[in-house]
Parts: sequence; structure tokens; C-alpha cells
Amino acid sequence: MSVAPNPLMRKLQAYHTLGATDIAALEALQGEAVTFLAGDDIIFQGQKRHPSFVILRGWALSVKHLTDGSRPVIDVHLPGDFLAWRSLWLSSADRTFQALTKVEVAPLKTERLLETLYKAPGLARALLWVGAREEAMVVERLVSIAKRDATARTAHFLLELDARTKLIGHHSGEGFVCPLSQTILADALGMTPIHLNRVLRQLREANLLLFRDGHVTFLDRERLAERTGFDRSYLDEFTKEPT
Amino acid sequence: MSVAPNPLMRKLQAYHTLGATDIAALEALQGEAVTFLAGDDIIFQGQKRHPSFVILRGWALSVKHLTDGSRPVIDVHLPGDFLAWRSLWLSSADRTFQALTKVEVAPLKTERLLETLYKAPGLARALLWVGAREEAMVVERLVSIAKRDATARTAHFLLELDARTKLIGHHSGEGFVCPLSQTILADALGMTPIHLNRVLRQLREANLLLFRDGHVTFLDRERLAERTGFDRSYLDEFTKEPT
DNA sequence: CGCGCTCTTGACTAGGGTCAAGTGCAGTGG
DNA sequence: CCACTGCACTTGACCCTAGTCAAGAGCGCG
Repeated sequence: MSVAPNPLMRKLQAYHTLGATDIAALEALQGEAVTFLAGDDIIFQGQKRHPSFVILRGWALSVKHLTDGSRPVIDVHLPGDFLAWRSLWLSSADRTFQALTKVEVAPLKTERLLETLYKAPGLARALLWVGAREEAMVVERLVSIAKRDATARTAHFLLELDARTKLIGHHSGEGFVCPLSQTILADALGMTPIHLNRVLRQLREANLLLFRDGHVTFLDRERLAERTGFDRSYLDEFTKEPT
Repeated sequence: MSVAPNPLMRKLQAYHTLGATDIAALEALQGEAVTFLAGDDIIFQGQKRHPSFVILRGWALSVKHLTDGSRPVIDVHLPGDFLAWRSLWLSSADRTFQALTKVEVAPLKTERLLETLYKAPGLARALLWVGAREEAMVVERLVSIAKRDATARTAHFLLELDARTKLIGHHSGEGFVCPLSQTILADALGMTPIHLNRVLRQLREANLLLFRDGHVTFLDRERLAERTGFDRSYLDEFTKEPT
């Protein structure tokens, strides 16, 4: 598996053509890289005037602290993803971002953001696209948890990660490296690790996919998509050229 | 119940002070009002180069068409809310927006958006806040469906609508006018209308809230929040002054 | 008057949660 | 080298929340 030198650039370029101005503006937005170890909090819920980052290497999670003490997983974040850029405009961070693996991130210099975007409209368009795509993913997960059963939900999420890792080049063709434990994956899918384990066994026994030793391997994407009602058009949003 | 003349302005001003430039820019963004009747599609899923609107009067829904033919409700939209502004940057609308009641909307003129925001930074800040707040609500609903039981979920959603209607002045102090049918509300909460009906009965018999004749009336917000594990700090995000 | 829609309630069922026990392995210290 | 601990994973048995099926009431409307 080859690792792209710059996942963010790769992701943006997969969809929009960036000019020299845009690329320079994007690079000027990023500060010096910082490293967090697995388990570290990168930004914590309630933090005021928190920074925002873009992930260079490694995976992160966002979790939400509830009053009952539980910490459900909201999302997973891959290289090339932004962390907490929305909540920059709230009074404080609305969730905690933590390193899932060792993670390298670059802080975003957002003081002159509006000016930067005005002067680099190609970059602006690409970033607005990223924002819209993120919302589409959250909405898709909402639908997934509300309407689909545990098996379809699991398959759907793993197929989404399949597309996301492809987009940044972290993909082998057969599958991808996935540092999520079953416990965390179950949490992100709104079910118990015990039940996820049963679902994964069924998928494995049906020769649809393997989730093992930190690798997800698809044995039959077609049948998987069909059996779990996976909506192809939803993935197209990620790759299709806009009008 | 009094209806504010301009719900959007009221919502933005509740949080940010807008200068004359910002207000002029906001008004210049809006085109001439259009009316849709209850049940009409305002923007449909898959529509390319779709418009975006701000709601002046009435309630709207966004629903997602799935391959199995079902149409789960993603969100409800109140006066002062934007419709489909995120998906402007995708190749097509990712969901259908439909009028729940008779709805009056103003189209947004987004051609010169970046320039407008650059020249009216106060407005930019307010709109970024709106976007962040919307994401926070979707995330909250995700958590709700994933982690909370039917009763807590219902109470949580109605308390959220309570806060939203207050913000735009569509509120009586005791409760608010709610044109949602039990069928639609159940759909938005990821449960069956039958079960929602049972939940509402329990809440009514416990003297916590009434949902009747298109009105939601809170009998005991304190006890409701406590019994259902409602997170107060989540609501603060909507009203607290930022740093 | 009858159709259709929302709401209501009851009886039954099943998907997935809870509880419990056990395996395998990596790290740590004796 | 071998306990010992902790964590991730696995599986079985049982149970409960919420879905499904069914029937009926109330009401607006052509």
C-alpha cells in the first residue's frame, strides 16, 4: 500500500482542479506539523478558542461526552480530513477529537480565512465541496442508524471507508488498513461490540468481507452492496465531476 | 403567538450584532419570495444546479429517497432556516426538500457569495455560526438515535424544537405550534408511529408534555430534561454569546 | 355517505441488548 | 522462563425494547 505524500491535496484534486494560487493559499493556511500519540485528546469538548487541524498522517476519532458518562463515537477522521473547523464559529468545541493511532496534524491559520478564500476561489470551491461532502456523510449515517439493520449498517459504513481510503490512496484494491477495534466500530455504528461481532461473523461466513488483524478485505463488493441495499448513487457524490 | 417579521434576522441577531453593511448584504442576497403549498417539492433529490432558499414563513422537511422506496425524514426546517445551501457545492441535491405547511421562501443569489462575505465579515461570521449550529444539531440527532431510547429521543427532539422556535419568536412560553404529524415526527426520530404514540402517551400520563392538535405544550421542562438525560450544555450552544 | 387520513390501543414477535464465561495475545515484572 | 494483568475478540443464553400486524375511532372532505 502506497501512502500519498499529501492526502488533502490528493482528495481536493480528485474533484477540483486547483491553480497555482489555490495551492499556494492552501499551503499558506497550514502551520507546522504537530504529533499526537494514540489515545491523546487533540481538541476536547468544551474547549474555547480551540485550534483546527488538518490530518497529515494517522486516524482520529470524534466522540461526544454525554451526561450519563458514555462517549459515543461520532465520526472517524482520515488523513486529509479537517478537525473541528465547523465549531471554530461556536463558542466552544462541541465534541472531543482524539488520536486513534499516532497522528500527525497541521494547525490551520484561520485568521485571514475569508480573505484567503476570496482571493483563491478555486480553493474556496474545493473546501465548500469538502464541507458539503462531510455533511452528506453524517446524513447518510443518520439514515443508516435510523433505517437500516445492523448488517446493512455495517456494510454501508465499511463501503464508505472503502471509498474514503481510495480517495486518498490508502487502499490496496482488495481493501484497506483499518485501525478501528470492533469496540470502536460498534460504537460508531450505534450497536454493541457483541452484536457487531456476530454481524462480522455472518459477513465472513457468507464470503462477503473480512475484518481481521486491522485489515478490511472485500470478497464480493457487488453481492455485499446488493444484499445490504447499498445505494450506489450516494458514493457517486464523492467522485462525480460537478457541473 | 406573535410571528416575527423576519425570522432569519432575528435568529442571527440573537447571537451576533450585524452592522448596516451586513444587513444590506443579507438583504441583497435574497431574491423575490415564492410560495409552495403543503406537500410540494421545493428541491428534489438529484436535481442539478438546484437553487437554495431561506424560509420566510411555514415549515419544511428534508427527506432522503432510499433504494428500497422508503423516504426517511432527515430534518425539519423552520422560518429563518436555509434550504440546500450545502449541496450547492455538490453535483446535485442529496435530498428532497418539501413543504410541510404552506411555505414562503426567498431564493438566495449565490453567484457573488464569496465577495459578499468578504465585504460583510459580520454576516460571514453569523452564517458560519448558522452552519456550525446546523451540524451540531445533526450530530446531536445522530447521538440521540444511536444512544438514547425512544422516550429520551422524543423529549430531546421536542426540547430542541422548543429552543429553535424560541429563537425565532414562534413560541408562547408554554410551548409552540407544531405542524408535524405523529407519522412524520416518528420518522424523523427513527421509530414507528405506533411506538411514538405509546411514548407520547407515557409522557402525557407522567404530566411532562402534551402533543395535541398541532401544539406541543411543556408541563414540566425540568423533570422532562432530568428524566430523559437531556444535556443542558447542548442547548447553550444556541444561545450563549461566543468569545 | 363513504373514502382516506391521523390517531389510538392491543397482541404478538424479533432484532439486538445484557449478562456471563472463556480464549488468545501483548506487555510487565518476578 | 513463567505468572499475572489487561484488552480485544468470541460465543452462548436470556430478555426487553420497539417493530409488525390488526382493528377500530374520530374527523375532514368530495
